[in-house]
Amino acid sequence: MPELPEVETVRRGLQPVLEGELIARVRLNRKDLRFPFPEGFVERLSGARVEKLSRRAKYLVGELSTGEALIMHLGMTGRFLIRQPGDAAPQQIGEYEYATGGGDKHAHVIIETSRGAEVTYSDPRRFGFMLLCPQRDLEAHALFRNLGVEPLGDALTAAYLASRAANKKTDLKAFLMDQRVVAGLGNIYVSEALFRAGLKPTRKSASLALRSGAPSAHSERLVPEIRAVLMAALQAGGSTLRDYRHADGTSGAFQDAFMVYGREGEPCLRPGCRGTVRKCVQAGRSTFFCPACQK
DNA sequence: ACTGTACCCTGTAGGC
DNA sequence: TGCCTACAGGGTACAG
Repeated sequence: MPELPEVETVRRGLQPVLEGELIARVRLNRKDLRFPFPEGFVERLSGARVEKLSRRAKYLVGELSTGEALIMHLGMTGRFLIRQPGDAAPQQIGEYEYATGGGDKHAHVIIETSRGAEVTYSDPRRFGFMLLCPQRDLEAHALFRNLGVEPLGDALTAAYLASRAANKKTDLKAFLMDQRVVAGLGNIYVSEALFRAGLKPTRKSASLALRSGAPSAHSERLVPEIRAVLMAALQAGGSTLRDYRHADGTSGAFQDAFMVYGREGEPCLRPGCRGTVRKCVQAGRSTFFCPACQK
């Protein structure tokens, strides 16, 4: 699931457990996820202090006292569980809960801190991964160097979108999904942001480009809606599909606020609109929109 | 250089 | 109940 709000929610859940703490032990239950674990992964983590846990796009980055950075990506189904000393069962802080019964056969990485907290990474589909990279090389890393702007940062402006949209032949959906343009949006929040902005996902992204030297009205409309939907989702603790739970046992709640995502055939929720939410497939992914509100 | 498709992997939902 | 198919929030490799 994890788009920016969910990854950030996970980061906030992990931060108090990992930040400033020593990694005492690491266990791997397999040798790869999407990619093989780095050479000497366990040894390079063991004994390191996690100085800082940050997020860039949909990546979590642990800055280690060894000078290396631990890069983590949740893929589609990655989640973290935390067990504090004395806890009977681990508490989930993010992502899918496939009904795995008692034992979690997808618990691929277990990190134990010197205080005895246990952080487990579980990921049924194994599209997630963990890599190590020297901190000073992070920005130049293949995964990071082409990333676009953070949507909640100052760099996302109507003028920026307009300039990136110029001469593009893709449609709006693909344009906003492209991590090289805006880093952190995914399938759900692109649908939601375009709905809020009243823009049809199949519209050409070039319609955002500069008009007589100024960003188009569409571009001006889109930027605040992208921010608003992400902020609202963060506020709600992210979205939950299936039985997602936070460390404190509460759920992310933003899925209840979806205006279009997953609502094919249901009435449009914009007051006064009599439209019906439609689904189409773009670039192999489902897109939801209201044909009446989105032009 | 760009754009669309196939694919990585497992689990679930829904039709029959 | 089982079997089958389609689909799932990610990103990448490749063909055109």
